[in-house]
Amino acid sequence: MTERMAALADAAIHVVATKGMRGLTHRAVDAQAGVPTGSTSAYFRTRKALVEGVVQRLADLDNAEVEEVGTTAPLDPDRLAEGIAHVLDQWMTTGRERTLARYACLLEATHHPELRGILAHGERPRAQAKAMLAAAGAEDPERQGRELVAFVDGLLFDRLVGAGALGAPTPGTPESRAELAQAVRAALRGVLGPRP
Amino acid sequence: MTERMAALADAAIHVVATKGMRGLTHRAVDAQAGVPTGSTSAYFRTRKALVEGVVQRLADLDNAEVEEVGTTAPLDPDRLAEGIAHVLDQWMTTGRERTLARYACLLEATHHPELRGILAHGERPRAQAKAMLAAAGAEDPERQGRELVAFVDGLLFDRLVGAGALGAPTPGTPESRAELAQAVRAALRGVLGPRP
DNA sequence: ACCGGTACTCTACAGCTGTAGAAGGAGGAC
DNA sequence: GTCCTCCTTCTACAGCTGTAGAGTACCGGT
Repeated sequence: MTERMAALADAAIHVVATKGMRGLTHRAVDAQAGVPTGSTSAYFRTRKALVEGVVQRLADLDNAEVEEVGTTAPLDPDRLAEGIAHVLDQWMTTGRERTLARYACLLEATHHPELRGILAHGERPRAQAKAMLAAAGAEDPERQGRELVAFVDGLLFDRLVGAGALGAPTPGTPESRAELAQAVRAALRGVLGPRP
Repeated sequence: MTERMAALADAAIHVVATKGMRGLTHRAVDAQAGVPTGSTSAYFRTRKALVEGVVQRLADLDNAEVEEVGTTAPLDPDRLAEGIAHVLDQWMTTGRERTLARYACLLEATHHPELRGILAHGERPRAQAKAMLAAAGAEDPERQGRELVAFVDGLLFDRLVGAGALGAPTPGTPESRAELAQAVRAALRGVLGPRP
């Protein structure tokens, strides 16, 4: 993906996050990116291509992020929860648009199977979760990893969408991170099962 | 809401579930409902009204369902998990379209605050969860209720979207319900905390 | 200077979408 | 019967969207 395409895809992600999939049109992306009308249409000839571009870009951004993080493996559940909570908090603040766009794309993939391959949703986090749980001595890391990812995903979604946010501290603050960490600890506790 | 509007709204829900918010147009609903072109446009004059109609209908259907269920309160966590798993399984099979439409609307509500009031997402389940946890002697039912709903919601979303479904049994089968129940037990365990 | 190619921009146009209002028609009051 | 009212259907039309192709500017090679 060329630099220009990436820029357009980024603008498209912003459009999806702020106006929804319905607002995702070639011209809207042009406007958002501040490029002359027709540019997006030239790089992503069809709308399908545009959507795929968005999905691809989301995947690329995620991959870049994962590589950046590396494979530090703190096995202490409490520290682990802190770490996950930190990431969640980022996804709710700085990365809010990306997260919203991702959820929109996931829903879209429901009726456009070809997107699923590109998105490969949650494969990376799921693998990470599995590895962590295996390291922590879980008996069925595969299943438990699925559960953990689902729980954490739900936490994120509910907050983002404003539902679970009522009564919860505003994201980005230390209180928010602390509260998130508490919830993540609960998820871990549940997934790991009654322990010795 | 008149019977005719309800029928149109139901058709609209089907459209949203199968073609996404983007496919929700007056004419598409007409076609789906098998009524002459222009009918939907007459009952929901603007697109905004149409979307609100969908959201309202979703809320109504939920309310009807809740009333039907009543307030049987089985306090045993295992039975509770079974019950929740059963409902989840229904939402993934019979009620799949409604569930998908609901998620689409939740995402939509992100940039259309007026929808939030109608949808009042999760208020009812959250209240139920809170009551159950309180009955089970939880120390902070409010927060724990939020957590439980988020976890369960995540479980549902991940499965629906096909991500967490890889490696999971196909919905509708007893195995699926059993596996769901196991996950829900994990969620309950995590939320309830280390117990005596 | 010329030329070929590449990257970008502009424009046209068919079809779809949102919205309004006119036309039709069933039924009830009188 | 006549009239009025409400429900339903039909039609028009402006604006938007997807898509294609022609036009233009830039750049490296010769």
